[in-house]
Amino acid sequence: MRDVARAAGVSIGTVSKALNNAGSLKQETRERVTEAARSLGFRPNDLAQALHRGQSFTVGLISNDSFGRFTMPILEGLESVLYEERIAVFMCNATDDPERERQHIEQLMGKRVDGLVFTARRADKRPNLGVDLAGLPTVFVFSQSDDPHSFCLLPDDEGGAYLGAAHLITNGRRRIAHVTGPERFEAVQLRRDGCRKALADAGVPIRSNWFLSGEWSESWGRQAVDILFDDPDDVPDGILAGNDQIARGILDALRDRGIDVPGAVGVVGFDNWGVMAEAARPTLTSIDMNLNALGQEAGRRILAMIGGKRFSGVERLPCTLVVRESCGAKSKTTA
Amino acid sequence: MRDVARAAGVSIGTVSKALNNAGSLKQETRERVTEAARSLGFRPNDLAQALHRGQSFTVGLISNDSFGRFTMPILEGLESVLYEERIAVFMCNATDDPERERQHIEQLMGKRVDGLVFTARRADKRPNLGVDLAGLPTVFVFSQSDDPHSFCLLPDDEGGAYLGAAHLITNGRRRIAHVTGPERFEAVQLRRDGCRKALADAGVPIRSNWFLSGEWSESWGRQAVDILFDDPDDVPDGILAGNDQIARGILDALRDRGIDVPGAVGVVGFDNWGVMAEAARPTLTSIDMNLNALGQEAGRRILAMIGGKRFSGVERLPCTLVVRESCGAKSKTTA
DNA sequence: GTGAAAGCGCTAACAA
DNA sequence: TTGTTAGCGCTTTCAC
Repeated sequence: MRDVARAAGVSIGTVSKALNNAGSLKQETRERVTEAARSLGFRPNDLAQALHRGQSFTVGLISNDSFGRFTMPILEGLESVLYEERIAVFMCNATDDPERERQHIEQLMGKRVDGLVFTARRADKRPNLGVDLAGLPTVFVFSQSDDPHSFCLLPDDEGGAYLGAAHLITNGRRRIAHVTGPERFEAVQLRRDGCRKALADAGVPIRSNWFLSGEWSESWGRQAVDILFDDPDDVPDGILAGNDQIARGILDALRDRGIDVPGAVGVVGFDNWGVMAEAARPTLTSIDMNLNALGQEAGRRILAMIGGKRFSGVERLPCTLVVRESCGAKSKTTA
Repeated sequence: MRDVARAAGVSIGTVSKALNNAGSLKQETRERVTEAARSLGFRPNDLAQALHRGQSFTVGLISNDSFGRFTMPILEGLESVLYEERIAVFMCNATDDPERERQHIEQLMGKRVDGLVFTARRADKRPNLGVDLAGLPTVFVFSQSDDPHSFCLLPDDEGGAYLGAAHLITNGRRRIAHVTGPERFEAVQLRRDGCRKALADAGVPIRSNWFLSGEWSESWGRQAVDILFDDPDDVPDGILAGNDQIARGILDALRDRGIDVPGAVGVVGFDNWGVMAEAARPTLTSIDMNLNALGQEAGRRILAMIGGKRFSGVERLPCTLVVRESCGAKSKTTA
């Protein structure tokens, strides 16, 4: 900066004003300074600026998902929104270790981040680590905190499952099963509730023995088919899966049994995981949690919080139905 | 810091020394300061420190993979290594847009990152954007630069494919096919070379019409089986797939045809993509590119470069064979 | 063994 | 309209 001032023949304060489009300066001076800066390849030092202004233009993202499949779209959405405001994102992997998480938070606070975003493998409660965040803007995405004062952004699992079940019903299915993941996940419970509700609202009978809970795997999906289709006289004609892997397993097992999809049975997945859904035979209709949008919203909220706003409680963003072939409906996307 | 100095009844310089275990201080003073800092919840400001020292303890990672499946393990490895040295990682998504990439670099340089890591969807050449990195430590992981002076870290695709083909041969296969992705990928060519070499080294005949190039998809894998098994009197007994999706497609198609795997045909995949390989029937033996290790190595190199070392050229890290059921061998992992 | 002070690069308030 | 200057919070050299 000193060099630029010298080259442009002005004071150092003037350079600052010129480069920040601040204060009042003669147009000619402004240009002269800008030109000098450019030709010297001058790049202002954000650290110094941050030190002075007390704002670092950085945000930390702490994940315990080891940066998995769910974290990525969230990060992507978050980054894209923050980038527009010239804020950069620190990525930290806490690998489910509370101590490591604490250290990461310490490190980020040392770096004077303007905000903190927490995310996780699954949207389950996360114990409050005794770190004093000192009023630092914080949002939990796809993740929840113990602390009722904190702000959590989640997909509307219940609504998503409702959409999926309703889609099955719309396409003429009346004997609907639900094959999902481990009971301990809140998402499992919410999705089941959504499914039940859709059936109830449509006057479709609910068969409790067709609501199966297992693992988030293809192999569980296959097993579930063995259970559901054990008695050939009493089989479902529509299945809502708890995720796309389960759905894929279901599809494969039905295929093995020579059961036509979507002819005899309609299947809907959850997650809308591209590679999985597109490669399935038939291609899989699925519920999209819109994680990218969730990440974007997290970004907007953090920005608002940095601007002084406060949020708390849990907010849920809508899921979307992505129609492919496994239900026999015309292909489209609906909310 | 001023507050700590006051509380401990010492000068501000003494606080700095005490907290950094630097200089020579009476043990008692050191403790008194440390205690005061703790009780005041004092956290040193890294920005000020960085400003003074000219080192920010940050590194930028620029991806054009939209943070996809390959970026994640790399990021994970990188972050874990850098974290040990108290260096935090900025994540930037360039989404294949050179202009955006340039802006990200500008932003990161403004933040005075100590190093830059580039990564990409696939290990293909990346044009040099005309940004002057001013000698900033830079490494390309799973990605290459035009500039011969730059340093690139890649998986040994050729060696990996060699491993896979050799494994087929070891397990008694002599009629080996290779089904891979689009010709334009360097990885496709390297893997094919590796496959060829393994066959040649073992004196196994190479059937050019069994070397098939298509897409990186399950559906292409299925199609390829239709081609390879068209003439029932002349079919392969071992297939090396270019990636796990293709392998999965192959497995499904063979299953549909009632061809036993690994009995009649052995299949080896590439990528060792957990969800894909584990869910396959039979589970898929695959080549692992060890991307996490690649990320770790990138971290170590960046650290060395920050320490003054220079590297250039292309280095390739070995792939690993992960044995599951699709080849009929006992389960194990070998380099 | 400890304190004082200069300075990292920048901004903002105040003078000129 | 422009220059001067006092810090932002820290490290480090040099006195004491």
